[in-house]
Amino acid sequence: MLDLGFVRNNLSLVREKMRDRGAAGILGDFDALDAERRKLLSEAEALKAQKNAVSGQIAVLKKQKQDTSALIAEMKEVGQQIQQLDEQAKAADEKLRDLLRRVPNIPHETVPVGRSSEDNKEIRRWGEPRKFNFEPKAHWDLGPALGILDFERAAKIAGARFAVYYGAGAKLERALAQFMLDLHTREHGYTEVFPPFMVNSDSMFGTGQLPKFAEDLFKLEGTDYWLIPTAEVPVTNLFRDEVLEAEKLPVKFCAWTACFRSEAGSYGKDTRGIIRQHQFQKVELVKFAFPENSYDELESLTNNAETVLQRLGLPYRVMALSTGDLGFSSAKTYDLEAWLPSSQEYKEISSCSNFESFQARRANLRFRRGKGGKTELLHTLNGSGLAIGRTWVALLENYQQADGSVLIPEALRPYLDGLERISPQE
RNA sequence: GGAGAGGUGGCCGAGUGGCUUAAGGCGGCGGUUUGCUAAACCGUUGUACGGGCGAAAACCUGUACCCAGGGUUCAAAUCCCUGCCUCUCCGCCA
Repeated sequence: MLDLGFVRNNLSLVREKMRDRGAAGILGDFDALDAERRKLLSEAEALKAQKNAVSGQIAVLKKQKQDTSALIAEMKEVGQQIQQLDEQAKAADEKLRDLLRRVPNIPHETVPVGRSSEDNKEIRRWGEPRKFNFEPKAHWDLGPALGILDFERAAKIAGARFAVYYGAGAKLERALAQFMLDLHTREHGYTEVFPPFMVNSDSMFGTGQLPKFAEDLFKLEGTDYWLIPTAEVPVTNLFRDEVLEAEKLPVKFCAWTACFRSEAGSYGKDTRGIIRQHQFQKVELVKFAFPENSYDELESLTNNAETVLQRLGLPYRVMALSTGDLGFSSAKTYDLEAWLPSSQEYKEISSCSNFESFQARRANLRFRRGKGGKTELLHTLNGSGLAIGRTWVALLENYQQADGSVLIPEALRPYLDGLERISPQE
């Protein structure tokens, strides 16, 4: 959420930034709403001040055994006026707030201006896509052929966009999670967190999923519980309504969780394989940072995620998302895209964002510099480090051999009891 | 699921309708004293949204905030209703 005062004082700038995002009309009649709200507030507060003063007089007069019936009658009337004004003010305030809650973040000045993912800018590449002397298969062929991946039974017990893993496939999923967690906690200074996979509506609001994107989420019927679409939600909300001491910053968490997404609106997209599932696992990196260096933190967070791909020997590129492709809460985002030989393309495997104070304002995440200093809003950042399902896919496809087996990169072998190759299983 | 006890400022903790603009303490900040530190003493203290005020800061001023949302009243931390959360015991359970 943007700051009300900032929007009021920089309205034309904000409108321009929203145009860049492809959300030109989002601010609607902000000025009129804002003016009305302030007018009603002032009127109501003036009457309340009068009422408070007279109520105090009544208390004094009663003590002196004087007649107060005229004053009480008068205040009764004022009370009714206040009630009316309060209702109108509340309605105006709700309208304005509702508007503000649906306005996305302002893109950072370094974000390439563009309409869509077509306009994303490549920042750098790492690794050479391997040359195959045979036709590389897609993971949805490799996995079932190896006996480690099963779509039919997943559809039976759950439905479309689910998968079941067996044997070395299941173990690979687990090994990847552990490998990533170890890397980030041992070498990158993150603290491991294991949060709930369900959260309440307040948390979903805090990170920006609600109120706008409820249809992308799974909700548990008859409750206020939502399945998390990413660990970003529970972890960023850990410090909701808290004030952190500056010495503790930056706070760096990494969390391995399942993630659940309804994928409404992505019908027909990535329908084969495990690229787009209702349930997948992810190791997420989350930072709470000082405002003045949050962009340095974004660079290092992105590097931390890249290290996973480098250790696994998976070629990738880093893309800066354009204004038109940026997520709702993000001011700047780098996507990491891993090379997939079967489709001869780079595919998103991580998304690293700086939200500046956008989430912090919604979730009331603050810090204090030194003792007795003013509280300030934190900057929040997060990025996948990495999406495990998609890493699983990239490994299978990039390390497949002519005979259908899959080599395991060195870095991962300790997590698979030394396994060097996945061969067809019973 | 049943029974009970609770939720008050950064923290502890008083407060059962009106001199409570929330007592007192701790902590923080500023000061006095002091060779330095500590102690003692004095002062001070939160958030949000308005107005003064057509840059910001500071300042002055108003309103709201005692878990949340409603209600009673001229007046609510205090009375009533609903919900949420925490704790204890019982039941069930991994």
